[in-house]
Amino acid sequence: MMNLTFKQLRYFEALAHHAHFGRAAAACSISQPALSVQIKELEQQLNAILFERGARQVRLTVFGEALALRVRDILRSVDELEDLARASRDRLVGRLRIGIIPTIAPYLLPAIIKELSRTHPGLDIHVRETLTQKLIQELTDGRIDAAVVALPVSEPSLNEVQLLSEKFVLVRPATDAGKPVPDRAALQEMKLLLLEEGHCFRDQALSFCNIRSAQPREGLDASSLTTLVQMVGAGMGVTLLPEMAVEVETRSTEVAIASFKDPQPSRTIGMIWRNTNPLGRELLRISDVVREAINPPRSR
Amino acid sequence: MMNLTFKQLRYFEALAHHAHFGRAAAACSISQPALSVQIKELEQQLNAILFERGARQVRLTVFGEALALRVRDILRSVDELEDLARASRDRLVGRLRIGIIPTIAPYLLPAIIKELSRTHPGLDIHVRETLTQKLIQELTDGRIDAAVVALPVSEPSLNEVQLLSEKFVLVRPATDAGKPVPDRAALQEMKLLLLEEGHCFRDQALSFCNIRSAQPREGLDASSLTTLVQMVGAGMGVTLLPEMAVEVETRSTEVAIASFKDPQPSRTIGMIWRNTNPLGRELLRISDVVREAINPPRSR
DNA sequence: GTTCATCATAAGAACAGGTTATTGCTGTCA
DNA sequence: TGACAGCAATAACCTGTTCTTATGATGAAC
Repeated sequence: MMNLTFKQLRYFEALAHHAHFGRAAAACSISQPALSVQIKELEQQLNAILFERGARQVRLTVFGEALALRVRDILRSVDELEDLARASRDRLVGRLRIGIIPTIAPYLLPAIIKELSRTHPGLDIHVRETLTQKLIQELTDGRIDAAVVALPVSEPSLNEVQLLSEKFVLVRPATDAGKPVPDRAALQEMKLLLLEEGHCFRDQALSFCNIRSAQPREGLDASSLTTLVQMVGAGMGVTLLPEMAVEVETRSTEVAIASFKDPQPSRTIGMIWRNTNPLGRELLRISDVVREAINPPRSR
Repeated sequence: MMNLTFKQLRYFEALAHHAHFGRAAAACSISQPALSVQIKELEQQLNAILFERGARQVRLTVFGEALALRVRDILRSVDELEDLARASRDRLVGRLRIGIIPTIAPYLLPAIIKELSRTHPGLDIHVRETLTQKLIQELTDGRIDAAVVALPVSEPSLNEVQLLSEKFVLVRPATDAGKPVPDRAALQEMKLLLLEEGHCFRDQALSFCNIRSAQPREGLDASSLTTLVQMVGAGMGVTLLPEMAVEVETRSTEVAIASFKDPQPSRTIGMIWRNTNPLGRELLRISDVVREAINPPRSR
């Protein structure tokens, strides 16, 4: 036994409307016998007579009338599917779940969200802030759509685009302001305060100092850059800070900022997403918006 | 360009549910390639990607999710169509529009409706009371489904079944109670009060008296049997009354009832409907119910 | 590197659904 | 009343869709 078909319902609707096989068939752009057969088929499927064929007129039966009401709704719903597809084809709509690491989030997120809301109104933006490794896991699991992290990630299943590069600066107690800037070797001798395990920024800082991450260190790891700066201000040591964080984190704390001499430490921030994600093009545009948001226009 | 298909939506729903082409295909009892092709087809129709094909998992896109919700509703609505058909297959449901002539309605309608309500609960009964000719017109126009009239109607497009036969009795002023019952010839000499033009009962009475309807008569026609009896009670003449009306109409009026000698006048009441009406079987059952309602069981 | 899992593609087979031609019925009109 | 006209059902045939099985491609796991 075959199943109901949209065609049958559309033909049925036409016949209910025209009450005439020939005209209904014409309205459906098919021949009259084709319509007859399909209506008959539909009646057999439903095991009910839908039309009363009089000598000179075709009339809906009581059941046919009841059916016509529902069929109309169904067909309209189907039409709406196509409308829905057409509407969401052009612009990205619906939900965008974006992940971002903690050493970026506080400084870039406001600008990103502001700009995305402007360029993609109606987009439902969800933000997840956690460590790179977790973000990658959530990305591959499909729990988020994209993430802003430090590159490179080097996951073959993930697409990555660069957003910006930024230097790291040295943060030391305000009393050290005048002293010469240490080089990488000198830095190894100083008390370097770092984020706890898992933050990529920790690894980048260690890497700059030529210190292997596995090397045991005393338990002075902080859980945020804010804490790090506070610790420096308290004279507990020195630390590195990405440039974007400087303004926010040193605003109310007495510390001294110094740029390194070449080779300057730095990190590259980028956006990543599953390369299987069919919204790739949209995400690329999203990344452009984000880049625009965080790289202030040159005119200023 | 082809149109959307129910199959595609069902396949889509299955794949959205299983998130696995092979298992979804099995659930649909088709091969995996068939499912792949249909999903691809659906995506082309909607010009949107519905699933993100990862290496090890299939996942709905944002749009796919939005679609899945609507598709589910649509498919459930379609399933309900079949339920609806199945439910209305057995018993007559919905609306029954029944016509009945004025010389029957007051006497039989209460019993008919009572019995129909008992045997066909949930049936929405509409009643139309008017002359036979109008009923026939409305029947062929599809404005009513069946009618209770005096037979024969002799419309080839209408089905008719008998319900009962009943005699006509003579109604004359109470003062005439003892007088001999006139025969047809004597009746012609009396002042015979009749219903107005159009009532079949008028024609039947005239026919009994061998008077041609076209014959001019003074303007004493009444519009209801009640009025006729009142006129007889007032001494304006005599009239005929179908048996079923006797009890109701003479209850509070001083008139004398007399049966005719053979050949007694009578009429046959029947039910008629379009013979193209697919509910013919149901209507036959309805007629049985009606017959049962108006012919009191023999046991009493 | 090999194997496994999984989806896409290809080619042939089966079938649904279309067409035109024809039949059959009914009501209309001369 | 008999020929005709209108209309739906049926028949015969044809075509395009949509299955099936077989095979290819690709990424993940061992």
